[in-house]
Amino acid sequence: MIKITFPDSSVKEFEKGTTALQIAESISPRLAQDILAATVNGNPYDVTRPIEEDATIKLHKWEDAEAKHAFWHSSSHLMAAALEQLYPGIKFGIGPAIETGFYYDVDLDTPITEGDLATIEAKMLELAHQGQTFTRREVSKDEAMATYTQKGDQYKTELIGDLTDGTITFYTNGVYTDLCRGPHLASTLPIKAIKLTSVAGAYWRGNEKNKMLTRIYGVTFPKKSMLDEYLAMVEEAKKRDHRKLGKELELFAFSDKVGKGLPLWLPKGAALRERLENFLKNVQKQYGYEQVITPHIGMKDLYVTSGHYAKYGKDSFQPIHTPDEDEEFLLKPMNCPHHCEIYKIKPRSYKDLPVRLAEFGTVYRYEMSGELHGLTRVRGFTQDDAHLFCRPDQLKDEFKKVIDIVLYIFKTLKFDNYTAQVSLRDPNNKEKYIGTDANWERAEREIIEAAAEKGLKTTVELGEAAFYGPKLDFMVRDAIGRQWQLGTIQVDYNLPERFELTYKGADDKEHRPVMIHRAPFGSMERFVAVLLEHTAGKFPLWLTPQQVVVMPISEKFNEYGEKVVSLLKNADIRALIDDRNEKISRKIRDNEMQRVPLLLVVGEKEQNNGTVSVRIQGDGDKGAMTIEDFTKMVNDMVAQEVQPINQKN
RNA sequence: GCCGAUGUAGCUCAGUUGGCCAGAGCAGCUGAUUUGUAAUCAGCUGGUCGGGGGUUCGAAUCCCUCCAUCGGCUCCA
Repeated sequence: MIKITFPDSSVKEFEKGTTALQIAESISPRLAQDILAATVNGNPYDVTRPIEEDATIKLHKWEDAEAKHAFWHSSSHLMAAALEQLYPGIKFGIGPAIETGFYYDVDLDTPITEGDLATIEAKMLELAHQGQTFTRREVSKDEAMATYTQKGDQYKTELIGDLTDGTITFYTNGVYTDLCRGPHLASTLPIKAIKLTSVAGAYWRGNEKNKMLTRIYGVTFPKKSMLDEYLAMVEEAKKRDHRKLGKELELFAFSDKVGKGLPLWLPKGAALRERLENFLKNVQKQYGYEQVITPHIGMKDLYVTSGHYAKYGKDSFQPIHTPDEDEEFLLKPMNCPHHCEIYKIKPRSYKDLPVRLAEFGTVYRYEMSGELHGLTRVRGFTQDDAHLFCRPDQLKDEFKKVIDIVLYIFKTLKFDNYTAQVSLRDPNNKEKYIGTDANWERAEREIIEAAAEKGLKTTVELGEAAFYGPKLDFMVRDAIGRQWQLGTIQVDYNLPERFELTYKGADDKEHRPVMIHRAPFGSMERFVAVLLEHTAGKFPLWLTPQQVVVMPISEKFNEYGEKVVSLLKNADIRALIDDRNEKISRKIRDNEMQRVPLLLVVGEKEQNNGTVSVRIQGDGDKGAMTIEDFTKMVNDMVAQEVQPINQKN
């Protein structure tokens, strides 16, 4: 007999060799039907695999990530089984479960296109209905290797070759056998709804130099209704895609003639962006930042000095040459070197530090064409950049103040779903980075401490650091779940070295300052994109390009409407009149769709009483109030949205 | 850059297996209407069907090529 401990700490005895499924069965047969995965002693474990010794166990239903993982991983094997039948000779790369769904990378001579997906889905459903069981078999490395060598499968043999010792397992469903760590579902029966979502190319093992395989993405569910729900959700998310909203709301555009990846900010978008910039400038002023302005180009040598040219020269636009002297300039790919030169403009004392130089600096980077994406990945963009030059003893404190600014921005804009990521260097690949070990270790430690002291929950990623220093990034997800980096704070011991930046210490000796690069928004482009998706275009009142539209009932009341608009403008409220010769219901519809937050209806009643009838976007008629009361209401709403930053420290 | 897909009016989209001067709704313009809380009516304008080349008696439709966009991969100072 073996002792099984459950999550509620209760313990039961079972025959040796009992499976998780049998345990579930013993509790209730109904429960057993819902159990898709198990965790035994903290490790994922097949529900049909005998348990041989005392263990703790967790049984997972669909709601648990572990269950979804087993479900989707099994689905990828199911797809592989279907593919093998439909395309004899097909070779398989890897086929994991992902956050939502699964994929499999395959290699075959005839290309699979999206038109083929329905056929594969049908085959998968057919196989799923057969209730193929997943059977696990432990094999030796030699046997595993022999199996795939015989098939002439270079992909699986390569994978096996890389496996270190330990147990190698094969899983078989139907006639399909795959090298796999598991665990899997008991059978394919629970897979009731299947949707293959897309085909894409993917390099074998993620390396650009390798062959490109065909990646087939899919998602499966235990119920048809869940699939429908999921697809509806995806459709809904597409409606808040910033590219769609940006076009509808006339915020930004692209032009083939200007060039791909080079956004054109339209009047409304520019107004929105300007407001965001002013908001941040105002905060930065309170934190002792000084605004600077630097040119859009710089001598190539500037970037050779900074080390950027060696590292990213190939990702910059080709140098610009002057016609006579043949001097070489680069379109500015980052602002830091310019700011270093500003620091050097005069001798600095330890009493002057930190020097905080801020600039909304537009930079240009050559991104490969396939990487461009709306406003989130562009070739020309404006960073809300600043460089803090500080004494080593000030570093941590300055770092924490930057975290305060980032968190203040996120709070004001109600970004609550961000994650914070500490990016450190890859300890196995130190030669990829410049700077000394001692500096790296100190910077990494101070970032981690600062984040912890600010109460941030962070994930740590090795190998994600910039080449000159570790960083703390704030990430958010877009409408369809893709993750983007917004705010970034980076420590840099290296540029001060390369530019030979110094300050005179109290000891009358020259010392090296430390630099912090930081951009709380990341870039204006990306931030506006994410803000658009976050708000579905319903910007907060303080930001929105058009706060109020006054809509006269008929042309007879246009004059009164104009009067209302001018009174509101005097009170610093962004108001326009909609004096088109249209019915009021039409004006309401159009302005609601343009996401104008406050709509004012004015007609005979209002004109006689000196009032306006208020509608709040998406929330209908709020009744009449005097213009003074309305003005106060708007100002109160804005004040509520933008609370002053709380400066401690 | 790589794999796959897409490209028809300012926008959203129809255009059967190649066949009459390429269509609709919205937007725009003109006129009528003077309106009370999510689309008033009528008329008109607008497209070398992404660009170029080819096949054909004939191409939006088939082929080649370039460009842009979309989904991924890779990359992201």
